[in-house]
Amino acid sequence: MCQARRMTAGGMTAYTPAQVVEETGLSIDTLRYYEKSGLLDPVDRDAAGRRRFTDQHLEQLSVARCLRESGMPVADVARYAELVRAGDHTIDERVELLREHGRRVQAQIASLRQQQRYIERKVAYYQSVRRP
Amino acid sequence: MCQARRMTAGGMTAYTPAQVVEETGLSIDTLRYYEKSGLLDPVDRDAAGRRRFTDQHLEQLSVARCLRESGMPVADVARYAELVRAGDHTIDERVELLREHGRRVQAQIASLRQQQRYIERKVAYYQSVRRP
DNA sequence: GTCGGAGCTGGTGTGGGCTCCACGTCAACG
DNA sequence: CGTTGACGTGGAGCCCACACCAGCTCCGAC
Repeated sequence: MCQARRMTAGGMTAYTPAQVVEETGLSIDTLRYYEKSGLLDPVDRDAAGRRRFTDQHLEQLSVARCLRESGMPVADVARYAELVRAGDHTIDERVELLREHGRRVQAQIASLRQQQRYIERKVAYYQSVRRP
Repeated sequence: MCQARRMTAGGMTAYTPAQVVEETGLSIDTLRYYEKSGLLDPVDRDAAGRRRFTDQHLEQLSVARCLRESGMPVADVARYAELVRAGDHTIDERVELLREHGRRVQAQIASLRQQQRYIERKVAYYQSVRRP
């Protein structure tokens, strides 16, 4: 998880929903939801109307998954995706967005650490009063 | 936050809802919700039916807050409180519960760290391609 | 007394992020 | 061909942890 995707060097760059589910671990419903929410570039369909995802999409999903798992709201991930689509002149804004999120993640880590110490102290206390 | 409460040494050990709100930072609705959900020992009422919280309750709320903030579901916190009420013979079970939660917290921290590194890499990348 | 404000109960609403459902279509298999 | 199974769409439902509300009671200050 949270790995930069190795791009497929060769040819076949279209994936069925099932393949994407397999690859990303996201459910198909989530995939559709993400598409509708603008986390993905438009996904085009084959003759029968079925989605054909590209390597691009997999990359976007990998970013999205990382941001989501670290607690960024879907709307913000969508905003980020939108910035990417908008072109290079949004790079500063993207950096700002990521940095701010990074700060929140940092704070969350710090908070969790404190909570963990508290838990450890509690456990230690119980150990000390445990009947022999 | 996440601090073991200093017990009031002296006498007055009854708190109004407002005082508890003040002390814990929880909303009164949350307080009621926690009471109903069994995170607290029964709270008794004064003649007029108003809650009188004790130091006990404040202590429980401090634990509850820590567990909640580190992501433990309300139901599990209630389970823990129930074990405490059940007496000393549940200490092993409490330790087990806390340890397991501790492991989850640990995992969450690790995951967040990875995500943060990912974000940092992304930022660094953007820095490197920024137009001069 | 009367008024403001804190509390009470019981019930309903909210928001985010999925998740499930009904129903329809199409391609492929045997 | 018929059936199966993957997908499609639109919309409803769900879960959690509160937040909010109506309508009432009580206490203390003025």
